[in-house]
Amino acid sequence: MTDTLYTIGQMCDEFEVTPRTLRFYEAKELLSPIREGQKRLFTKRDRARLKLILRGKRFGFSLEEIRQLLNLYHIGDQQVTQLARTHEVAQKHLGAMIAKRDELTLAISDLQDQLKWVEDVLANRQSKAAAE
Amino acid sequence: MTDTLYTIGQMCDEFEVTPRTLRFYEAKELLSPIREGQKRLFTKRDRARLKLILRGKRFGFSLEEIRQLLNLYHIGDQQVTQLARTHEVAQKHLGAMIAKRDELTLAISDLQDQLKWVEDVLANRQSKAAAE
DNA sequence: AAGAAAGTTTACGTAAACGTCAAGTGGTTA
DNA sequence: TAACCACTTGACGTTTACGTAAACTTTCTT
Repeated sequence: MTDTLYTIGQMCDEFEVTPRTLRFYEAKELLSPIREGQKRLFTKRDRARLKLILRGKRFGFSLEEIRQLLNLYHIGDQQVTQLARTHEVAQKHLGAMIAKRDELTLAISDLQDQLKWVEDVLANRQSKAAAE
Repeated sequence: MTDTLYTIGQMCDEFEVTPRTLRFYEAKELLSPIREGQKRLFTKRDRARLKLILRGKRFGFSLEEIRQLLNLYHIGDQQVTQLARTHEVAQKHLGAMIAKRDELTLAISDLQDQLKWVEDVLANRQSKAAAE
């Protein structure tokens, strides 16, 4: 086990977030850095979780939704009696993400069509201008 | 041209939003329903835009980002001199969306792996229980 | 004509996700 | 030891995206 620990400043530099953000996530129980006296020290686990948090945010999930998802990635913590519930939540999220990707694919096609349109108009303007 | 018009109530039923939401979007200049006296009447154009707004929201875009994107879909309004700029903005957004989809695909794989793990644990518990 | 239904503006309230001071602690470098 | 970091805990401020309540007009229904 590499037990490298990170200060709040190092974390901020790496992940491009502010200290306020990390403390906020801790208050919301998304992260749980250990303490050395007053200071927070972030572990490998915190870093993995933060990656997932930021990823989740980019997809429009709320912090509360993310908090539930996070448990999936640290099953060691869970009681076996809650695994079934965890599994259910996971599948729901998976479905949502797949749906989201499909819709995103569609949106991309739409936008590409629009782009073609714009390019055609621009091309026509060019050839017209050349003809004069 | 089908010039079907819709009241605010009809729009709300169809798109599952509240009147407040539609008025808010109008205030933010995302929609521009015409008026019959006091009342708003929503056109085909508004409906198309609303679809795009709601889609954008699902992907975590802010209303302000969406407002910029929306112009891409109503090029008729634009001046030709601004088309090039529009084209540039469009490509930027397209790139972002494609990146987002790729990352989402990756996130889906990750989650699927985790699910397998959970399923394995659950299966083991079953076989163990059966053995006793 | 009376009331219910649907729509309107105005205005204040709210939850989420932080930003921004203020005031203090703990090491360390000049 | 003085000053300077990096870090800490409050506590209040801010933006986004609406919710909600009040007071009113217009339209439909009975």
